[in-house]
Amino acid sequence: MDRLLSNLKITVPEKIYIKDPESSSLGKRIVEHSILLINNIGFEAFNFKKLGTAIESNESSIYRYFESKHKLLLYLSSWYWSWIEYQLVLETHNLTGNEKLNKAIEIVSRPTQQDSNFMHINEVILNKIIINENSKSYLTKEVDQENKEGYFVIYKRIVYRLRDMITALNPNYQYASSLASTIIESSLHQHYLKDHFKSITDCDENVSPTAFVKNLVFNTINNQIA
Amino acid sequence: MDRLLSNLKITVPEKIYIKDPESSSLGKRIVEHSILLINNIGFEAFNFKKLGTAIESNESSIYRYFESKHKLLLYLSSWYWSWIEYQLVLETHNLTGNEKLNKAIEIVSRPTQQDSNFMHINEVILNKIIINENSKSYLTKEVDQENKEGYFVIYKRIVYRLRDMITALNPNYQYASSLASTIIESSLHQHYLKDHFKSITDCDENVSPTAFVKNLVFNTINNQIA
DNA sequence: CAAATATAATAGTAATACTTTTATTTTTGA
DNA sequence: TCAAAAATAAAAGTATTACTATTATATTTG
Repeated sequence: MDRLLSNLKITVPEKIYIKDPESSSLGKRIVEHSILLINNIGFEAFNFKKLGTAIESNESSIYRYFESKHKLLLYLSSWYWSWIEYQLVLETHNLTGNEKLNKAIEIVSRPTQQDSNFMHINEVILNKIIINENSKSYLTKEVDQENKEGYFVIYKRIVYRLRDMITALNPNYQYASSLASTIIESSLHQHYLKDHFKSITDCDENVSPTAFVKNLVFNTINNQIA
Repeated sequence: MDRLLSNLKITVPEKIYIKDPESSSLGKRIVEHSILLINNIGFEAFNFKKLGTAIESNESSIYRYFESKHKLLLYLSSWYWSWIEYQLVLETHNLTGNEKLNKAIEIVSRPTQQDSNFMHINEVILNKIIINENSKSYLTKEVDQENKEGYFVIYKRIVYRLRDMITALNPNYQYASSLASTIIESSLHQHYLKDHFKSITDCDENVSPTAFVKNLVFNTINNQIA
């Protein structure tokens, strides 16, 4: 498994970047430090000038990799979901039924652990960025065009995988896609609430978003009221 | 009821604005046209210069009402949730149990109808803005400070109301707050998906987000697996 | 080692998100 | 009703953003 992982190249839709940041050490530093900087100052205050300073390189060099900070966010989002998808496939392929969906929910909702297979990417911090900034990647006027161009395929594929697990467990449940998309969004949202709006969530140090989502999903699909 | 509604002034936390836009016709025009303009061009492209042109007034005059476009978004969000809360109180006060929660879910998740009691506000378009832009109002670095200043009280109060209805129905259910916040967020999210990501939702012209959320909530709280 | 490629430095641009100043118009209350 | 106060409008200015373009200098590669 470690062998497999180290051979894996997480794939991101090609049109997201101008030059593949994995192809050079500057590219890797751009990605590495963009994660740290966005986490520190937030996506709104983040720009390529500040990132240039952080990596002791020039703004204009970053533009040869990404055409805008929006595209960089799309890259980070796709990378993250691709990494999650890999874990999903790996950790659930030998499971079936309830156990499979149970594990899948864990993977998409658990607090992220550092993965030493990708030296330049801090997955723990990237997960925080996804919690805070992911929805900004699609809540834009350009969403339909960018969706057509395939920028969200990996994210959607994870939802399809969850949907199929739900349907396998209960073929009569009518809202498998909506429930699958809700698993992902509400996991991220509950993590956000526990950090910033404690009074409107039950999640805290003792109660995990995973526990809430599992309870939600299994009660829903196992006990359909006609 | 009409009488009540027309006497009602929707309340927004005072610190959100510099000068109350309800207090002048310019203020009302600012709010009215900000809704139309944000809907047309999106929040990122929206600015006070363009809004000034739209209302045939000056940028600097708008700054006497709102210190930034972010604050204006907070205002629109608070106004919307205050309006929803009013409907919630009015339309559920004589109901109990399942019926009460059922109606409450309808109110927060149904497609918005125009409310003729607020001449200068197009609630149908405002609802679209909430679907597209609401999360940008809190997914910021300033969220904790702004939360302390009370900018999100109305939104949180709606979640409390839903939580209390859930707890009344099933006092043993452990995740009433998380479920309540999920009702709101997933309603908005499913509306967004049906407009932009049809493949990852079951909602469309025939299946409403309301139907999905009702099924989700009642199956969850009525059939708790121990 | 020469050519190609990548990176860095510098400068420039149009737009953004404001602030400030001054002028004009409208409201108000004595 | 008129003078003062308040509101609005116009204009100009500023620092920053989100880039593009140009040129120079390193680095890689065939």
